[in-house]
Amino acid sequence: MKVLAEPALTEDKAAAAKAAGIGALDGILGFHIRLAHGAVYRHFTETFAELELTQKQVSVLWLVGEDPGVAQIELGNRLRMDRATTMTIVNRLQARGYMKRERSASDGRRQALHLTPAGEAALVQAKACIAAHEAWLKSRFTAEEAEKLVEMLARIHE
Amino acid sequence: MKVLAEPALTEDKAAAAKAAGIGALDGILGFHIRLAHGAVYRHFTETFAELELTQKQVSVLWLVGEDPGVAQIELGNRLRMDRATTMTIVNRLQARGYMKRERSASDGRRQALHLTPAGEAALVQAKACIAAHEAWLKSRFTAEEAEKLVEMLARIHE
DNA sequence: TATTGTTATACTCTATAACTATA
DNA sequence: TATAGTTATAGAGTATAACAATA
Repeated sequence: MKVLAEPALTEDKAAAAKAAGIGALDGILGFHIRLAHGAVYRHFTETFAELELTQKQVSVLWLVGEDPGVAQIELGNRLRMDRATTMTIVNRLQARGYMKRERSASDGRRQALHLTPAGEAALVQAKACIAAHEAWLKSRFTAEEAEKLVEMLARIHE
Repeated sequence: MKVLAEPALTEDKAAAAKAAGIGALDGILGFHIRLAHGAVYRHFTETFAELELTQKQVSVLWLVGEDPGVAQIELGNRLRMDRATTMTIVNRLQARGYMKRERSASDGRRQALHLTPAGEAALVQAKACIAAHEAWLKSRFTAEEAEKLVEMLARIHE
C-alpha cells in the first residue's frame, strides 16, 4: 500500500490510509521503530512503576551487576550514551543507595562501579519485571520471529 | 553471570558476553528496540540538523499535510501522543510559521490544523531528508527483510 | 595531549493536573 | 457529563561546553 499510484485505486488508498491513520508514513521504517519504541517504553514504565526504575537505570544496574568494577565510560560505550548522560543515571542510582563509586586502583581517572546490597536486591526484582515485560512483548511473535527481529535490530544499532 | 550455568561453558559465555559488551542483556528484545531507536534517533537528528526539525515535528507536519484540517486530538491518537505533548509540538511548528490553527466550523472544541506555504515548503524538504534517512536505515536489509521488520514492529505498536 | 569524570546548562519528549470552552 | 484545547509543572533522556584530575 505505498506509492506507485493506480488512479483507479486512489479512493481505496485514501480510505485505507485513513483507516491506518498514518497514511504514507506507514511505509517509513523509522516511523515504525519510533512508535514501537514508544509502546515498549510505556509498557516498561507501567511494569516498573512500583520499583520506580527507568529503562536506562535498569540497564546500568544490570551491567554493573554483571561486570562489577566497570567504569562509567564503559557503560556509556555499551549503552550508546554520552559521558554526561551516564553521569545523571549513575548519580540517581547512587543517590538511591543502589550503587557506589570507588576510584580505580589501576587508573586514577576511572571510577569503578559496584552494586550495594540494596542494589543487588533491586536487580533481582528488576530481572523478574524484565521477564514479565519481555513475555508481554514477545507474546506476539514466534520464537523464530523474535530471534529474527533481535538480529535485525542489532544490525541497526551495531 | 549466574543463571543456569554449565560450568564447562562459563568462561566461553563470559568471553562472548564481554565481546558483545552487553552480556545477558543481549537476549532482551526490549533492549534491542531501545538501542535501535537510539541509533535511528541520532541519525535522524543529524539528517535534520539543517532543517532544525525533530522526528515528532516532521510526523506532525507530514500528517497535517496529508490531512488538512485534522484536529490535535487526532494527531495525538495517530502518533500515540498525549494532548499536552501534541500541544507543545504544534506550538513550536506554529511559532515557526509552518502551521496555523483555525477553529473548526462543525465542532467549536476542535482546532483545524493547516500548513502555511512555508510549512508546505518545509514538508517538501523534510520528505527529501526522510528519503535519505530511510535509505541509510534500509541499506542493511533486503526488501523482504525491511517489509518483515515493518510488519513485526507494527504488531508491537498497534 | 588524551582520557575520565564532573558540573552547568539547555532542549525535547513525555505525562499529569487543573482550568476553560464547547458539545 | 464528556470532549478538545490550553496552561503550568515536572521528570527523564540527550547533548554540548568547560573544567579538574590523571595518564
